[in-house]
Amino acid sequence: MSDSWQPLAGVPALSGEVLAETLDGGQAFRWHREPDGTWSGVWAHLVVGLRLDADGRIEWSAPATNAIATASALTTYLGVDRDFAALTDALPWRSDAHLARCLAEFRGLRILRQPFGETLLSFLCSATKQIVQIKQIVALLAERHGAPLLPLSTLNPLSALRSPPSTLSPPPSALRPQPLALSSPPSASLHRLPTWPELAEIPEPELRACRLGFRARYIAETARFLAARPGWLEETETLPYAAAKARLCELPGVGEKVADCVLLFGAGRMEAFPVDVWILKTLARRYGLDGWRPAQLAQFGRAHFGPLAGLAQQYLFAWERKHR
DNA sequence: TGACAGGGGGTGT
DNA sequence: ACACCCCCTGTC
Repeated sequence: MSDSWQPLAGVPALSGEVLAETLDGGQAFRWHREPDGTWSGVWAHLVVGLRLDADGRIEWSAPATNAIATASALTTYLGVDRDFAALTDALPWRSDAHLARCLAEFRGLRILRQPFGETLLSFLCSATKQIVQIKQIVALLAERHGAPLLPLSTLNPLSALRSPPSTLSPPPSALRPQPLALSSPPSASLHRLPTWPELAEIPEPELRACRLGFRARYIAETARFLAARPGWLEETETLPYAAAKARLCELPGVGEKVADCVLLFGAGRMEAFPVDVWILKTLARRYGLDGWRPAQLAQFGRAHFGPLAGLAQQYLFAWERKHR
């Protein structure tokens, strides 16, 4: 059983910065950069390593037991079947100088296609939280309440992917028995995120203990809502954008912004145009839309950027974060 | 080193 | 508009 790296055909070359922005720029919260620069990530029941070769092409690795399933799942996850170069070319960059600048700076940026339910869970955790904090919450949820993914075997080929992150983090303090807990101890196994049926069984205080704060109630209530309606989530994923968004907004803790994130990053709906504080700043500063309300900005986004507004949004978002 | 404010990628009332 | 809950971060 060897942990071999394989080229991923079908994705154009990209820079390390753009790969980082794609995996760890606010779409997904379970990617971790190893000291050697490779990325390890978990979604559904899969653990995957990603890195770039000298030409900027993606290479991947996975435990031999999962290799075949991973190859297929990775195609979906990274949208390998979607021609992002053509999609970005269809955006109105010819008449929008700022968009043109964003596209050029983050060439190769992709929208992920994550599992729908996991995306919903992730973004229910996200309200007024920064990426670092969201990643911590999600890690705790998985560690404490998600099914283990891999045997504890020390021969596990991915053990190298999980080496403790570098020396930047201070040693645990005796006064804080649970510092950050971002890196799992060497003997721990990886866990998947709890499913919605599993979440429905978790008492709210235990959710709160995962640093969720007031978001714990949203998750508990959403879990109960979904448990009472089998098939509701799966059906929602198949509905047209507007109908799917309206349904998601019925869930406690899901407003327009979260619904749009779930549809964009968890269902491939490029019409979705999440308006968060970064987009608010960008549209105010670069597009002169100071004082507009989020709902108005979302309307502007769809009108100005068209049916792929969500893709444009991700470029604007990346640019604003970098140049804040 | 260790406290102490400030504010955070929203939602609901 | 403001509370919600709590933790990361910068600062002294």
